[in-house]
This record gives sequence, C-alpha cells and structure tokens, in this order.
Amino acid sequence: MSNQECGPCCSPLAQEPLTQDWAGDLARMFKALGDPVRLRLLSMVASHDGGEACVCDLTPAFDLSQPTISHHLKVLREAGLMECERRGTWVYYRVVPDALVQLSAVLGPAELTAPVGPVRPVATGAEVPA
Amino acid sequence: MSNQECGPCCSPLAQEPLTQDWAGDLARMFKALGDPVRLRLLSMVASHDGGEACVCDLTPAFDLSQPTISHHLKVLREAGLMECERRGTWVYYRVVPDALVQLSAVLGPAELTAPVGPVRPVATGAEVPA
DNA sequence: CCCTTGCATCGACGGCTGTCAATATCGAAG
DNA sequence: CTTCGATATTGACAGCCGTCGATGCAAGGG
Repeated sequence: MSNQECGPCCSPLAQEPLTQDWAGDLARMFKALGDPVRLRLLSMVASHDGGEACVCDLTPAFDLSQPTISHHLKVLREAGLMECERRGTWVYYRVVPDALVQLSAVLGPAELTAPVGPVRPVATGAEVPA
Repeated sequence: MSNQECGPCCSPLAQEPLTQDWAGDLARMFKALGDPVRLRLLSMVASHDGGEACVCDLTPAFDLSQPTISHHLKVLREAGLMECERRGTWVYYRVVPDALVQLSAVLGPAELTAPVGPVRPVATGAEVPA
C-alpha cells in the first residue's frame, strides 16, 4: 500500500503486509530450507544429471546416517519442494521447480513476479480461500 | 556440472552442488525466514512508508508480548536480513535489500543471478575465506 | 523361498526455539 | 535527578528438531 512506484527494490513482500495464512505457508517452505544439509540435498538433486538423483547418490556425500538423510528428504517432500518416485529398488528425487520459483518471486524484485503470475502463482497444497 | 544448457529452470542451486560453507550461510538466512511472525515482520517493514517502521508500529499487529517481537527482530537482524537505527526514543527497522535479492537469486532462474553479481554477491557478515 | 540391498519408519535423547514475566537500559521530558 | 515511555535483555520452561541405532518393508536375485 506504500511503494507502488517501485524504487530500488520492491518484492511482493514490500507491496503489502503478508497475510497471516500466506506467511504460514511460506514459512513452512523457508523452514525446510533452513538447514545446511537440506540445502545441499536440494542442490545436489537439482544439479544432478537429468534433474533427479537416487538416495544412494546423495547419502555418501554426508557424514550422517542413512535414516537422517531420509528424514531430511521427507522434510523437503512435505514442504512441497521435492518429489520422489520409486523405480525398482531405488527411489529418485527431483525438485519441484514451481515451488522454488514462487519463493524466489516473493523475495526478489517485482519484475520477476510478473512472468511467474500474479504474486501467488503456485498451489503448494495449502492456499488461502480468497 | 550437468545443466549448463539451462533448460526450464536453472537456479544457481542447479548449476552445481552447494559448498558446505555456502549452504551454512544460506541456511542461516532461510532459517530466519522460517517463521510466520518473522516473515510478517519483514513484510510489514518492507511495505511501510519509507521502507522503515518503528517497533511500536509492528508490535500491536501481533498477539505476542513485546519481548517476543523484539526477539524475532533480533533474529532477523543477526541473519543480516534487517538493520535498525535508533532515533530518539524509537528504533526504526528496515530490510537489507541485497540480502533478499541474494536469496531470491539463489532460488530463482539464472537470468536473475547476473544483474546481482557472480552468484555470491552480498557480504552478509559471514563469508567463506576464498 | 530365502537372502540381500535400498530406503523408510520408530523410539529415544540432547540441544535448540518460541514464548512469557520480570527486569534492565536508553533517551526525553520535567 | 527523577520519572516515564520505548526497547532490549535475562531466565525459565515447554515443545520442536536433528541425530542415531534398531527395525520394518519393498524389490530383485540366488
């Protein structure tokens, strides 16, 4: 309600105060990113050939037990940031691009918001009823 | 090391696996965003006239005690996402635009990375020594 | 059918986090 | 200097989170 002129930086965050509901949705996703292990997992999967990686590719990169890695992957899944698919014995993870784009758009300058959609592009599972 | 061709989505995250150090820095910032109250505080400050707001403008918007709000503001400050300045009796908070832009660039499509700098633009207080 | 391999779930435990009431600090006004 | 209003700090406490070892479960291979 204040910076419609869009000066140096006007992310959607700066257009108007966040709704309580929307803040809750975003916070759940950001919280999932708030761990170095999970960030590296996300990055390893995103940068892997074909945009997907199986758990056995990821686990050896960390000094953590296999259950711990599995737990972190579950957190990323439940935050809507990654999805997985079982193929034979292996489970392959890949990122959900729209989720990352949405988070990026919320933080970034407003020009980025437009191509993505009207400020709230992606349905991540919990939307505010209008 | 894989998607140099840059297809549908190639954030810096997808260019190559995150360094352990860099993942730690980013995680600290994302963790600060991983709380609905802090997200709303950030948004309220960013959307306030002049890009800054005093604590007395923020506190009444929440059903939380004043120390709790002060705590959340401190978390945002220590994450490098906000800065504050005392003017008389009041303390005014404003966002650190570069920090948000950096986070946005990490998540978003690669074109956004360029104008900001070579992938690691902002000094937020804790850099990796080279 | 059993065994092996890859991954998920469970239960437990220490440490961190969000919250509050109480108190301290800082600046302005008398 | 005293007082008062605005913020910050402290200490305490419940609940969540990251981690592990042990176990369960699914899918192939003998």
